[in-house]
Amino acid sequence: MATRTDAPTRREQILKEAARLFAERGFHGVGVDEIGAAVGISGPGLYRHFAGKDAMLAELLVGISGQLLTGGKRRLAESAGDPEKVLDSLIEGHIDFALDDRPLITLHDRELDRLRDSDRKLVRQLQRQYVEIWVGVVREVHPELSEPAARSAVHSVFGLLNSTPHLGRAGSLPGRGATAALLHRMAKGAFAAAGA
Amino acid sequence: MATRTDAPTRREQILKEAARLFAERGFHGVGVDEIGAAVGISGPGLYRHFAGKDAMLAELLVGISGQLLTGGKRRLAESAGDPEKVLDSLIEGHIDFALDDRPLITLHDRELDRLRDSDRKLVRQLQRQYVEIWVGVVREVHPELSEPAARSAVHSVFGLLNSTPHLGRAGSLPGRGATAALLHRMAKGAFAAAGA
DNA sequence: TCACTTTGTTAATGAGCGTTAACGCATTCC
DNA sequence: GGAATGCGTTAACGCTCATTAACAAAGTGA
Repeated sequence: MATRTDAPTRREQILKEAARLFAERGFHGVGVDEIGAAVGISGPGLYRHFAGKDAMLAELLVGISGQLLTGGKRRLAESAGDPEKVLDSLIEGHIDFALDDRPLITLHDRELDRLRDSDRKLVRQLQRQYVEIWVGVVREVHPELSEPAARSAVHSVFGLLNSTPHLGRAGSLPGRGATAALLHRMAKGAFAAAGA
Repeated sequence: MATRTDAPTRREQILKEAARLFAERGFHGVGVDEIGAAVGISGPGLYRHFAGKDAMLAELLVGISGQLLTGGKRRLAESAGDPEKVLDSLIEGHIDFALDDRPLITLHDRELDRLRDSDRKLVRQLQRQYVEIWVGVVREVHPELSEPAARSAVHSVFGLLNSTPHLGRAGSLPGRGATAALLHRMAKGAFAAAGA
């Protein structure tokens, strides 16, 4: 795991702030001037780094989907042959993502329709592949589940894990570790109960 | 249960179409002309029925929260004394809502920030009461859960149940009954697993 | 019949906002 | 030193869109 120590590039600053603002108030609810102000420059100054507002959203969503998929593939390979372990690893990875990048997880299922056709197709394809990894693993752990049932179950567990933005900003949470553990148990319990 | 047989009023038509459009493309992504067109009148014609676009969203969100809370209270009273039964009833009611009114369930946690302060406070208060009903019942069924843990668990199960908009529009679903049953099992499994 | 309300219409207004133009100023690189 | 490039700025353009104005027509009721 390569940890970054160098300062974030301007592009990265912009993406981070844009993600936060988009998640808070929606893509259409945020102006370019606001995004610029969040990184200390003017609105039009953003156009030195991105082709437009759409391009920021596109890069964010493609990036998220790609990261999730890449992580999923890696975890699948790492624990190949032990489905239980793979499933635990997938759940853990998704929880880390949901807890550490709440704005992104929010965007991920909220602003997809604002993308150009080609970008949206790409994101959908990445999402689909990610889902299919989960479906395959879930069916190995719970063979009694039909494929459609498993797919529904996976989407529902995503809903469960992606609920982190609703979990009270800071104070009310019983600590990151405890929350992660709770979500993990619930996800496993939900899958187990899915097979009747 | 009073079933309506009379034709929907114009106001109701507008609210229904507005809900669908807002859910599809976001509050800011929909113009008043579109909403008008969806019910066969012009955009400005809407102003005979609502004070503005904001008022439509407000009425939708307050209505949803109110319905959920009312239903929750009723179910709590109906099966008072039998927490297991109350929890089943709450889950069933929420699933019915999530399956029958997908656009509303989408709006419910997506567009809350677009409301005027007073409306947002009202909606938040209704939501909070609804959550508290669930938290109380869940802690009766699973006394080993601390209150914060139970509250997190409830929010997460809402995320699970509210995942219905992601569950493939029509063809891929294994039928409404089967989907409802699956969601119900998963919700119960998640709660059970929440208490370690 | 005649006023009044209800429910529409189209045209105009005015604000917001994404984007582009035109320009300035360091830094870098022959 | 001087051209090129990177990264900002402010001003202006043009479009979208919520809202309002002004007007019309159909029902309703005394």
